[in-house]
Amino acid sequence: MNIYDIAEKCGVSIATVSRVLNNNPNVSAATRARVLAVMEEENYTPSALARGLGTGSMRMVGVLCTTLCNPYYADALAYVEAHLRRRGLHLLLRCTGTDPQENSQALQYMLQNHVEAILLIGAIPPAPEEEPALAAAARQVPVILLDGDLDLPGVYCVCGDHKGAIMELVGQLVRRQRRRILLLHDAMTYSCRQKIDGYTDAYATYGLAVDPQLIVAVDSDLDAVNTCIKRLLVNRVTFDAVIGAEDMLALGAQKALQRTGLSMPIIGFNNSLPARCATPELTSVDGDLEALCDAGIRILEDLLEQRPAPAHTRIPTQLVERATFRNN
Amino acid sequence: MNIYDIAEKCGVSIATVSRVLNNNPNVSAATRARVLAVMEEENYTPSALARGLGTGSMRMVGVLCTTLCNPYYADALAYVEAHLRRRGLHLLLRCTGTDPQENSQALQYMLQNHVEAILLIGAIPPAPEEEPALAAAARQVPVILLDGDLDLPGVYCVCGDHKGAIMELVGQLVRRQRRRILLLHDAMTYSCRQKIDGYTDAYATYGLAVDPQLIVAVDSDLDAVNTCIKRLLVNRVTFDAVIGAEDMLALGAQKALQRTGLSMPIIGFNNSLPARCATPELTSVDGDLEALCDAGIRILEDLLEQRPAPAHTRIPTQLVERATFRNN
DNA sequence: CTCCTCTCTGTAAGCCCTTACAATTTCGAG
DNA sequence: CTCGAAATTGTAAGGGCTTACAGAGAGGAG
Repeated sequence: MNIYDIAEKCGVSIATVSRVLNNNPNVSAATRARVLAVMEEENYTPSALARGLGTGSMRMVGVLCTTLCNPYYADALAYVEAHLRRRGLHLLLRCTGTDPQENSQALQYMLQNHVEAILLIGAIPPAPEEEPALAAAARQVPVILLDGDLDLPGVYCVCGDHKGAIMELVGQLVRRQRRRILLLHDAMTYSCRQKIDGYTDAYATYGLAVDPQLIVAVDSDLDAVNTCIKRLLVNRVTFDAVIGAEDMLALGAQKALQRTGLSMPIIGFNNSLPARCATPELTSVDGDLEALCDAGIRILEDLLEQRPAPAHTRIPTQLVERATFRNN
Repeated sequence: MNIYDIAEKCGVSIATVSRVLNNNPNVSAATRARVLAVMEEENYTPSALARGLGTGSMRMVGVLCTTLCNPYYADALAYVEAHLRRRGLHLLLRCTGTDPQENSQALQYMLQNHVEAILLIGAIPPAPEEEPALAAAARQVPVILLDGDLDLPGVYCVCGDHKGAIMELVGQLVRRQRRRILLLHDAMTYSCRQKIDGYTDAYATYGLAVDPQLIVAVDSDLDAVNTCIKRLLVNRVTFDAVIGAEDMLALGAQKALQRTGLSMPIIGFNNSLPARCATPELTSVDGDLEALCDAGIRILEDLLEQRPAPAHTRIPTQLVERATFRNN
């Protein structure tokens, strides 16, 4: 059932049917009604492909997400999706994980599908291999990076100020005489890399030496963290505070330390639901996901309307102090 | 830059270029190399639209997700996405929330885009308004419903045995002399409806009357649950155990009860991360998300290959007993 | 009654590929 | 050297829609 069939059944030309389809006013009310009736009756579904080919636009946005298993990103996707939907834009989704090749492929795929723009949620740290692909994509459509930062023309970045947050945090802990702060991270996203930078910078600021044993990569999994903490303790690696680059890491540490009877300040990132569910409740740095997404969406809108947009937007973070902050 | 340009630059016909594009063996090695070189050089991106129009297939699956804010569904989406990607299928995403009209629109949209199949994650309870749309969609492409159950020809359902789980659970509690079990639910998904059914059926089985005051709809939000529990206590509604249709509901109850000093068995559903983060750790019914998704994917594969598939699949659940189960 | 304008409709040329079929070239066997 | 099969390439007809442009009909002004 295509536009020709409908046209024939109505005794009009395909142009008229097309006009009805597109709410073009140059159709008499009578004709429009007749065409609509036939469409209804025949259960006609116009092909978005053919329309896209004709107009050159699929009204679609490509979203590349690092991983949906991180609820922070899942929430970002949900937020973005809701906005796009209201805006009449559709969403082509692809998760990329940590494989840079996968990333380039995904970009390629999005371009092949005539997306209006590409949104990256939580990028891998700028892997040199994929920058060309990203730059190439940016030359064709607006590219927006949420929770990452990159210096590429045409790539618009929105990122929480994780580095500032962790510097401030380390400062507070140092002032409370914490000198050996354990930093757990999962070595995946750009923002994670930024946290490590902030940590080392802060140590430098206070004239302290960073003990590399205190910067530990571990999976965001309670058991993995537990094992990791135990190993540290067995190896006599001492620490007097813990920062988790993700709440889940901090929570894992909290559990592990509870078992050993140790108590110290524990701080996570993202202010996720589990942080509030823990007992004692976990202190966490809130990245203001909504502000982050809103900024990204705003940029998207601006670029789609050919308006200028800032290449780098920094979203302030906020420390949500809860019970685990004052631990001794 | 289209296939004609490439053909011209290579001094071959578009058919040859197309053959190269499709890895058709009927191209001499020399020609293939030349064409590939030009493509590379020109940074040529074939239009997936035009290819789709030509072949009648976009190699795309439509996924309608009730909400991504429920991490359970986000995980399901992640799992499904990974599989589809490996399989070379692309993913058109749309969240539908609770609005049935939105649901029909989304189905319509998927069909317009020539998806190979439609996957619904966590359906609204069978709203009469949307059944026709679903049935119509099912007539055109395979429709698979994850975490829901429906009796419509062409709709293949995979659902956890939530009803059985809650019946068993209520049974255990009743045997431990719990007669007033509070059931918190968020009144959204099919599986939630099923839990309510299981609850009332179990009560009937044990010859107990259900107190409607004990079946409470509340948002999956810690504060909302807290308010809700407090209101119940103020109104002297007594209960001696709590089941949350989602972990978050159970956790909210746990927090609220901890503040009042009350202690009783608390059980959630989904065995999510927050359940393990809580102290004491929350007992939860594990829906075996992986098995659920695997079954759905299996059915998808079968239907795409024209093989028969079961219309209804029931995934067994498992109670993961943790500290909150034995509370008194 | 004529002419012009405005409204409505139709024609046909894209959009960018795929693919059946025809045509050409190549090669080895006889 | 000739011929047929095999390998390679080209031609052209879709696929389902949009849209610029042309054409027809209706209605009003003069």
